Amino acid sequence: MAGILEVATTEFASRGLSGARIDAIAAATKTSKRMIYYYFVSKEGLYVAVLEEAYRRVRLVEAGLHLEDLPPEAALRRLVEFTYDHHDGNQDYIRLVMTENMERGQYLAQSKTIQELNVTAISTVRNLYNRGVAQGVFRPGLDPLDIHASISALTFFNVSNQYTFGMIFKTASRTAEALATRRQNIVELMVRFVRA
Amino acid sequence: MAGILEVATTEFASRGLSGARIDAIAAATKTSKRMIYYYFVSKEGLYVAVLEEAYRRVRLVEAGLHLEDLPPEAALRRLVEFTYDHHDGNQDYIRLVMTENMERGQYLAQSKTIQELNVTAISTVRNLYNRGVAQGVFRPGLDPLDIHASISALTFFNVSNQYTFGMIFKTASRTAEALATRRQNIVELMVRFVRA
DNA sequence: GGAGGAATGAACGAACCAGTACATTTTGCC
DNA sequence: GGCAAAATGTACTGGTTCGTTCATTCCTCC
Repeated sequence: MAGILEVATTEFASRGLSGARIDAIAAATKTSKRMIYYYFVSKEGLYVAVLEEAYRRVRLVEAGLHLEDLPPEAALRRLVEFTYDHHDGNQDYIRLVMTENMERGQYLAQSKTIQELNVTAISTVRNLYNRGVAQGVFRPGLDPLDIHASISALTFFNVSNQYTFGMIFKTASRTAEALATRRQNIVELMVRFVRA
Repeated sequence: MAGILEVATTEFASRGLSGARIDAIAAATKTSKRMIYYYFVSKEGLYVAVLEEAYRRVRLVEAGLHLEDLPPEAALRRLVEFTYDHHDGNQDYIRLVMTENMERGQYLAQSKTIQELNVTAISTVRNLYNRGVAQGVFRPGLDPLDIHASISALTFFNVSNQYTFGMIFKTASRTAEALATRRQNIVELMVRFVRA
């Protein structure tokens, strides 16, 4: 059953909800199509399970960061770098989120467990930001949600839109150097935004 | 034939490439399915035509900006605000770009005409940035492509990920006030990034 | 060891959907 | 008016795809 989820994650991430094929998932698993319906009832049921599992994994990894031990600016840098690297290294997750946005979030809305996850992400930013303001290194008056949105936007887009954006320069895009520069610039963008 | 493209744009933007139905497009048009194949050969052919038309429209609107007349920082603000508003007001375009990224850019790659468009977008940024550096108001050493990427990322994500992101705060997201604040913050983010 | 539920295999059904065959009409042009 | 090319209508086809049917095997607990 864990095997089904793994294969289904790849398939849904690769082809989206309507593009994914249950037969293709069944063929790539040790079990059969019959089993998929036995455990997950429908294609949509399997999709929701995949989505939930993907979000759960993200939370797990996020929990491993210990930003409280770092001074505010270093913590912010660390958070942005971490988010950048995570998205870059988990393109299936990015594509699942893209898929769900194409579906207008209707399946995420059905899932109660997922909605808490984003809330913890924002409290991480809030703690960090409040500490910075208290120490006088960050300017006050900003909304942590907005900071979170900017970090997400910059790091997410970098992966999600790589194909259409990469058309600008066919070559030299997505090389190790280009990505490292991009990463540094995103960090700089965020630091300069909050700095007092 | 223009009618077909218009209807097809809505359908592909709404449901993606594999989710879109030729029969649905035909039903919403004054013409028939027979005509769609007569003019566009295949579902993919129609999709490429829709994509090309969408990109063409963006270029047309972009050309209407006259940033040369403004001082660099004001021009940057104007460009960011414009991009923000444009994306916000053309969600079909955003969803088509999302769709094409889910398709890994394979259809965009086939189209010669489209690839030039992004290049002009970047030269707009380059001119603006170079002027700012020359006048000493922008710091040197930045890559215009990177600035363009950041503007795109922040404004694109704001629309593309509205559903999954909106889950954080079910209410009060996407209100006129929230969006205006977000817009202002994105401008501020970019200005602070390039400022000397 | 046996009873009852969980798990599984193989084949099938019915709807759906991209694309076509064939025949017909309309248009532009001399 | 007549001819060729462009445009169109109707009905169909062949393959795909989600989901099911029916029967069988495995596991667990008493």
